[in-house]
Amino acid sequence: MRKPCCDKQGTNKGAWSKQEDQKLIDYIRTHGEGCWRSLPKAAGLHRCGKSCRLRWINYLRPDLKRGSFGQDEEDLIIKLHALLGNRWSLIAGRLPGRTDNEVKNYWNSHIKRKLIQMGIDPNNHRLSQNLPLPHKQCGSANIKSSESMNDDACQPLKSCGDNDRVSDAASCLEDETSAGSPDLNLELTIGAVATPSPLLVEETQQNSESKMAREVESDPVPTLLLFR
DNA sequence: AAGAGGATCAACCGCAAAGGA
DNA sequence: TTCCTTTGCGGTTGATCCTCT
Repeated sequence: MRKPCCDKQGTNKGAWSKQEDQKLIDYIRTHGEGCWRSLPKAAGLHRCGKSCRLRWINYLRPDLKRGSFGQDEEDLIIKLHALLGNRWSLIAGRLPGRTDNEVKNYWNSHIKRKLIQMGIDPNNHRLSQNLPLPHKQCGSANIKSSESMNDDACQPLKSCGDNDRVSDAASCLEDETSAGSPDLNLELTIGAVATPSPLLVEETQQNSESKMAREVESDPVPTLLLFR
């Protein structure tokens, strides 16, 4: 029953002008991030706080990398997506200078299509039955039925239960690998982590999610076997 | 050269979590 | 404990750009 935050009269929508960008940059440089609700008024912007936050995070932040994704970044996204599903903010958190929106767009426009062309279901990272198999080595066993291509199967490892919990997804992965159905070699083994990057130290929830993310990033070989 | 269709990306919307009163 | 406000996230949309015919 909550009102939309942006339904106020006189609130701008759509593309940002250079003046608006500059106002937002100037304000955040002076006052720092935070309190997005009151920021627009304080900065003299006719935008809702939500819009300001999004603009800053996705476009104006000085530490953004921008430009096209590298092969190592792409591989990392695929690995992390296999682990985390569509949790773009978590995935983006492992890619310095990248935003969740950027990662999400790149996944939907590039990686997804690439995987499909390779005969891999991008939703669950399994080989698709109704697509040509790219390599014999991948088609060993346990190709899911055509049901897996339904829209319902829109999360990785969904059949294992609550897909909104990373730990569950992780346990699913363990279950699957231990069950001996390595459709896709993601090199996601559970093992001792040598030296996790400071970047990866989560302030909260030291659960399997961050544990496995460290695993992924500490992987000395950035490329999936799949893409070798 | 121009139009159609596809691809890309910035931005919006709705929901849920987090945190404070 | 409950309610309310704020923030953050993921899905989706729409405008613009690009490529093909």
